[in-house]
Amino acid sequence: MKIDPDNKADLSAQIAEAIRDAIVSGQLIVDERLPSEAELADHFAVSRPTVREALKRLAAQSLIRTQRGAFGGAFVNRLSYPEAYGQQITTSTLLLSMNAISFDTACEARYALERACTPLAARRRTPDTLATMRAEIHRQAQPGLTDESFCASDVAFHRALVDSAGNPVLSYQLAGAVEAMQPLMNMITFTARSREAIVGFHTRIADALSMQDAETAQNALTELEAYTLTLGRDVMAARSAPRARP
Amino acid sequence: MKIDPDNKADLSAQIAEAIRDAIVSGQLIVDERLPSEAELADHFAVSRPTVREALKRLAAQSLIRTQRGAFGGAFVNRLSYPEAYGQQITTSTLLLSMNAISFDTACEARYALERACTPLAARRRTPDTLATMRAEIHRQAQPGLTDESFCASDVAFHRALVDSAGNPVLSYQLAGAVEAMQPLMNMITFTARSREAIVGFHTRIADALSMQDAETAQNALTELEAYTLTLGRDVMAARSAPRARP
DNA sequence: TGCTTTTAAATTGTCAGACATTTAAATGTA
DNA sequence: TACATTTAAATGTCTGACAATTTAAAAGCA
Repeated sequence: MKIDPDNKADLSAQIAEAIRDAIVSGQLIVDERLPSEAELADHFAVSRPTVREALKRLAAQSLIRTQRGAFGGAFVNRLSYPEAYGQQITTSTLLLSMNAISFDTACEARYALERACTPLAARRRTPDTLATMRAEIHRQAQPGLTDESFCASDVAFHRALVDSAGNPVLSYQLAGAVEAMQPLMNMITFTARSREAIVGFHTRIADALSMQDAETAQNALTELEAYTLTLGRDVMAARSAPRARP
Repeated sequence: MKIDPDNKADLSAQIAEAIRDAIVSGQLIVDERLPSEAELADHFAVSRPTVREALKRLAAQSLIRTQRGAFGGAFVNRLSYPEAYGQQITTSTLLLSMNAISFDTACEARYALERACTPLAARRRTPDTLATMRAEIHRQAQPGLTDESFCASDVAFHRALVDSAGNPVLSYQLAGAVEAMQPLMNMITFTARSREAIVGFHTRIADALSMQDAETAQNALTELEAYTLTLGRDVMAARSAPRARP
């Protein structure tokens, strides 16, 4: 069923991989119970702690869930959308924060992906998603809003835009791109003036989607991208040359 | 530095989360060495196996790497693109295989994302990526090719298309969408006739990118999507009603 | 019989201590 | 100096045990 060659490298990793392969290949199906830790230890001829380390690796990827007690054990987990979103966001955030991705590159990717959603969003937008977008726009126009809240609202607006496309796979793929950008966006301290401009773009997008005008929405997104880029560049420039100041 | 409230649930998960938070918040920076397992056990007032389970969880997400020997230990890992690709693909594949995503939905998401890449790809395509695309097209036209090889070549072609955009973040995001579709695409047994049509679409796309004509490439992608959808629907229909056969 | 309570068993979660293995630095030697 | 040897620190693994939890079956009772 699942065997283990006599490699010398990291038994727990090998066991985890063997079980993972059994899951992705369909040998173990959703909600099926794995053998108990003692049985697995016996099967792979290792100790229980080693098996446990392997199981924890799989649990970290949401491939299995464990339940204590009699007739408990480890079960193959149905990967849910929220779990997948979470992993997607964690991975994207780390990738962006650790690899010196330029602001320009991240921006370009994000807006390219969002533009991919607009034709579908224009066709399928519901009163519900439109209301969410309007509500976030209204919030963004409040004068006393903190920078953090403004950014959070910005993310919520763009998520609503993506969700308007009515395709869960697309929403999942975009979650990482939109959420992971937030730390980068937070670096840009929005002045009242730039907030006003952004609210303007958002309004144009919402209006266009409301009228099912994909092209106008796409153009607004493109202009918003250009504007965001200039904001980002200004911040970078001000940071790299903050010489003369009293 | 990193403390642990007196919850009763799964110490190893709590410890993993505490360390993960320290990493994503920047308290622990890339290549920094974590305290030894014994020190961590002491710090969190748990046993070493419990700490080890927590570390294995983090290792499964490529957040840390471990090294044996003196002055070894656990180090904060710089998440590389290949690792991120791998996790992206694993998660996407499981999500698609476990959640009864319709072929239509997956297809729609995939081609929407690919179309998002074409404007950039048309601007930035290099002789190298064009050559890769041509080579895969040539392979796909070989008569003796197995279905598996044809699908693999199809994936390679589309990856080259995505990579042409010259944006690593985009390539990363798309990796999941393209690769995870492969099992679904494999379900469609391509006849010689449909292979010919697909090669035609691919040729049109490559030609258009070569001439930096984004619009034509996008149109070809849209037609390829429509064609793929009809293929998928025919297969589904033939499967759900395979009554009359001698 | 039918319901409630108790008991027992199975399983994961955790601990303690030990040994094996690996690796790099420190030490010794030609 | 250059090379071989020793040593110490750290992870990888094992054994055995106990605690906590959960369910199923057994026991008790009306």
